[in-house]
Amino acid sequence: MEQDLVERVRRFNRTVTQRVGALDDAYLSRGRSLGQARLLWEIGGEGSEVRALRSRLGLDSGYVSRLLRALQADGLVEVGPGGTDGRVRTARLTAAGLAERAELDRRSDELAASILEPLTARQRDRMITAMAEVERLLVASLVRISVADPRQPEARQCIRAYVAELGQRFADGFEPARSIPADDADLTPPAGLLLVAMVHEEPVGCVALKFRPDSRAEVKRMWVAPAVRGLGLGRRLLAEIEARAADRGVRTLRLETNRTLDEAIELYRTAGYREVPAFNDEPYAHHWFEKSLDAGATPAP
Amino acid sequence: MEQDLVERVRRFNRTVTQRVGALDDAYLSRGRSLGQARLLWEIGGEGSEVRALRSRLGLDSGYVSRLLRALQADGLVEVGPGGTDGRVRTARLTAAGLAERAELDRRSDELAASILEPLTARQRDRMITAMAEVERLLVASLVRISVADPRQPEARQCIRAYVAELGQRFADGFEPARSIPADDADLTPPAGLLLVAMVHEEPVGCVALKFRPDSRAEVKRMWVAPAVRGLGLGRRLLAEIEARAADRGVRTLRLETNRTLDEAIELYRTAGYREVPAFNDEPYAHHWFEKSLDAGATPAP
DNA sequence: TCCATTCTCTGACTCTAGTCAGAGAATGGA
DNA sequence: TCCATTCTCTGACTAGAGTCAGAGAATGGA
Repeated sequence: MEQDLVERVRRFNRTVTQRVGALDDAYLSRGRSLGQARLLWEIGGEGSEVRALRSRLGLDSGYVSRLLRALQADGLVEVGPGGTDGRVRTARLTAAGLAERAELDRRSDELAASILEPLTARQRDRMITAMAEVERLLVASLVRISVADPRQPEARQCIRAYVAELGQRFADGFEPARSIPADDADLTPPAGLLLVAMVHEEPVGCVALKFRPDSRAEVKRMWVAPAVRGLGLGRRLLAEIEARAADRGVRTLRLETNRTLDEAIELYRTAGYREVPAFNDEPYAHHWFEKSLDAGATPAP
Repeated sequence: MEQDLVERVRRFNRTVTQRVGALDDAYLSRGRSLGQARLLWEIGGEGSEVRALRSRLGLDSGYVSRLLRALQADGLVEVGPGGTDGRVRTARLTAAGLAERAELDRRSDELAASILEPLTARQRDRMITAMAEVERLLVASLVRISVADPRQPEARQCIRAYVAELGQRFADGFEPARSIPADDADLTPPAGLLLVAMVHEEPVGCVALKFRPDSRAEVKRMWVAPAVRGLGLGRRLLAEIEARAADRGVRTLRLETNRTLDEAIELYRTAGYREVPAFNDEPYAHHWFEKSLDAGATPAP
């Protein structure tokens, strides 16, 4: 990586943390500790289970308990029995707690506004545009792709979103039962492989491989969350799964797709897949593609 | 301010602090506390006076002393007598300290690179461009303009930079002694007024006013640091000084300028100044401008 | 019904990041 | 020469942010 790019990023980090650090301190400036403020925020308007708070904030159970006790003493929070499970307790904001939270929100807004306030209208527009760009690309750089068990909740979430989207986009809906199946076992090694892309703790994309005899495999379940489209994630997933396939000795990749999925079709074409005659009778497919991994294979990123 | 803009800024802040916060933790990940690491960094390759460290980091003297003791115990720092003043002590990095500092630097580089690494070349370019834009505009929004005493060091620094720049740009140099004088007294109330623009602790621009009889005043010493040009700071300084002039009952502003100062001339024209015949015999001036503050005056920002 | 597990809470710690007061040496202007 | 000031350092203290171990209640599968 060129040093001047790195230098640029470090300068950006310095300036931004200085400016945005001041924003974070806003949470403090209320005689309340940062821990308490974060918890107050995280409980939210609806209340929240204590264990959920613990896992969302990544805090020790003893610590959370103590923070809740402090907020309770200030009359901002009530901790009571939750739902059906008698062990789980639920924290809820009192009226005073809600007011306090709204105040934190207001201050946060105010300080965000104070960044824009000294700028002219044109500068504001440019700032917002540039911020959105940085944020999108940061998200792109935060994506981590890894092998997942199709039974994991994140994997389930992806597959569900994938099916839902096909249902919306296909002219006459999508009924998984009518399609050639790719069930959990098919996507679990050694029969197949599922990759899930995560950003923060959210699954944002997936792709699967189903190994066939004869050094062949089929690409299935290519999906990218709407929020992160246009960031090249589809291409990264495809490159990653191709690399994994090559590692497993696969020499030919095949896939079929529906005519409504323009971005996917474009992706396959530009990634070196060529259209071939139908090699199966998938009822939802209109195009069949194939790519040889022997020569000119996309190297792993 | 529209709520969606504010929302945008807050989202940006969240994403960036999450990502960049991880960068800051890199300083920690060495079994050294953040305070120690910051100090190690601040001492620098050349060594530094303890009192300078204290003021640059804004820390309590006792605290700095203790941090230095800890670094000394680890063999990273030596604290010894400084220069002529026997009270002042100077901290210097040992070989081990320099190595440690280089390691922090390397890690910081590495983590900055890790942001760019997952991106394609085109995405990197866009990221760098957007980061530079956000940073520039953040700097613009950090600028604070206030009245300064011309004897203050920040004011001196501005005036010196102003004179130096004229010396470079004017065809045959600039000798303040030959110019119509505007000394400290002229720029101090009630005779005049000096505004200095600061960002962080750095002076980045100035403008002055010299009151005349007859509800008139002259604008002098308009200067903007090269690093922050193109951010509209000149216009802000001008608007601010006009507002101050109006408050003091000034009805007509006048100024003269040199033909090499294109941006300034353009600024004056677009800010409503119209060229008038020479009203003084300033040897370095080629253009004389005037603006009435009675009607259509630029409102204070 | 039993027993391992889960969830919450308390008590006893630790580490970091400070603040505050004051002592002692050096300095500099009256 | 004196005395207020400056600079550094030490001791004593505080608050925040957490960690760790274990107790007690509730749960759920064998």
